[in-house]
Amino acid sequence: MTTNSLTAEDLGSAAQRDRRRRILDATIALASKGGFDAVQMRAVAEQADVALGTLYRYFPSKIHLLVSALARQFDDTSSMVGRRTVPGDTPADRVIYVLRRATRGMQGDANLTEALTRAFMFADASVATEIHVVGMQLTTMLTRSIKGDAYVEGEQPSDEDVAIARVISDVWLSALVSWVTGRETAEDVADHIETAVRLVLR
Amino acid sequence: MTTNSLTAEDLGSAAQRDRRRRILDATIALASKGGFDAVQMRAVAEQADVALGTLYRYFPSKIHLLVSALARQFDDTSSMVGRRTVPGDTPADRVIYVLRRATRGMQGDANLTEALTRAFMFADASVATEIHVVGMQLTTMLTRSIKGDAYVEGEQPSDEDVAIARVISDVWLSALVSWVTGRETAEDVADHIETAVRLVLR
DNA sequence: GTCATAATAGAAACACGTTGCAGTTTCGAA
DNA sequence: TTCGAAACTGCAACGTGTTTCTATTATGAC
Repeated sequence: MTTNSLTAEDLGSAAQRDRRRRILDATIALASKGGFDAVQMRAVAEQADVALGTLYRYFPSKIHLLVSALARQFDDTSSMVGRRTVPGDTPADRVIYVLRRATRGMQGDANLTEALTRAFMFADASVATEIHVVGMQLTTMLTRSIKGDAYVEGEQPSDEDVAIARVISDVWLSALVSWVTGRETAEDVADHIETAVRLVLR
Repeated sequence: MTTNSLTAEDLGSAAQRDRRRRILDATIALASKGGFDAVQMRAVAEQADVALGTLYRYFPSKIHLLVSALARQFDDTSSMVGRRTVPGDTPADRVIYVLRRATRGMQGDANLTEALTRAFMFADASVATEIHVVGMQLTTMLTRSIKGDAYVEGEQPSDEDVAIARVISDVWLSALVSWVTGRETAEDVADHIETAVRLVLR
C-alpha cells in the first residue's frame, strides 16, 4: 500500500483540493435530486469532470463518499448556525425545539437526507473517523440545548447530560431511518421524538 | 400484477412450505458463515436447491429475504424462551437482564447478526410488514420485562411502558449498528445500553 | 530544461443483485 | 385421465459498484 487515498487533512495541491470539492458538490447535487440510488459513481465522476479511477482515488467507496459529504454538510451548517442561544424554558423544550428545526431542515431535502442517512447506517469501521466527528457534533448540539443559557463554552457537560444526549441521538437516528425508509411519516417522527425527550428529560 | 410473491400466511402446498424453509435455512447458514456479503442470491438458490427465479418468487429482494429470516429467528427464540418469568427485582434490572442475554446471543454469531442488522436498517417501505412484526416482537419482549411478574397475558401495556420500550429499542438498535459496523466493542454496547435503561427506568 | 515519479484519463472487465424468457413440471378442475 | 394454468428450472442479460490496466499528463528535484 504505497499510495493511500487522499484524506481531508492531506489535500495536496490546489488542483486536488478543487477536484475534491467538485466531487463532493456533484455528490450532494445528485443525492439531492434522486437520493441514494441516484448517487452513481459514474455519474458523480462525469459531473465532477474526473475519471472514475480518480474518484476512487479520492474516496475508496460510495459509502466513504457519502459520509464525507455528510461531514461537510454538518460542518457548513454548524458553522452557520454557530453560537446562538437556544429558545425554550426547560431542557426538554429546548431540545425539542432544536430537533424540530433539524428535522424540518432534513424534510426540506428528503432525497439528500435519505442518501446521507443510508450511507451513515451502512458505514463500517473504515469510516469510523468521519462517523465519530458527526457523532460529536450531534452530542455537542444536544448538550448545549439541554443546558441552555447555563452553557459555557469549553466546559465539560456532566456524565448524565452526555448520557441523555446520547439516548436522544439514538432515538433521533432510529426515527430518521424509519422516515427515510418510508416506514413512518414526518408527524410520526416528530411525535415519537417529543415523547422520548419528555421521557428522559422529566 | 397477476402473481404476487408468496407471503408467510399464503404458503400453499407442503412442497412450497418446504421450499420456503430450505431457502431460509440456506440464508441463515450463509449469513452465519460470512455475514451480509456472503448471502448471495445465487448461492442461496443453489444451497436451497431452487432456481434463482424461484427464490425471487418467494422473496422479491435480498433485503426481504434477510428480514424474513430475522423474523423467523425471532419467532424461534421467543417461542423457546416462551413464558418464563424474567429474573430481577426492578424493571431496570429485568430489562438489562433480557438485553444482556440477547446481546450475548448475537455476539455468539456476529456474522449472522451483522447480516440481519444491516438488512433491517436498509429495508424500505416495501418491507414494512415484516419490519413491523419484528418491532412488535421487540416491544412485547420489553414491556413484559418491564412488568415482570405483574405481566398478564393479553393485557395491553400502558402508553408510558410502550414509550419506554420504544426508546430502549431505539438505543439497542443504534448500539447494535455501532457494534456490527465495528465502531464499538461489545463492552461499549453493554455499558451504553445499561446506562440508557437506568436513565429511562429510574 | 530534463527526467523520474505520481496522478489522471479512458476504457475494459469483473461481481453480484435483479429481470426476463423459453421450456418443463406440477397441480387442480372437469 | 386430460387439459390448462401456475410454478419451477436453467440460463442469458442488464445495471451499477468496484478493480485493473495502459497511455497520457502534471509535478517536483536536480
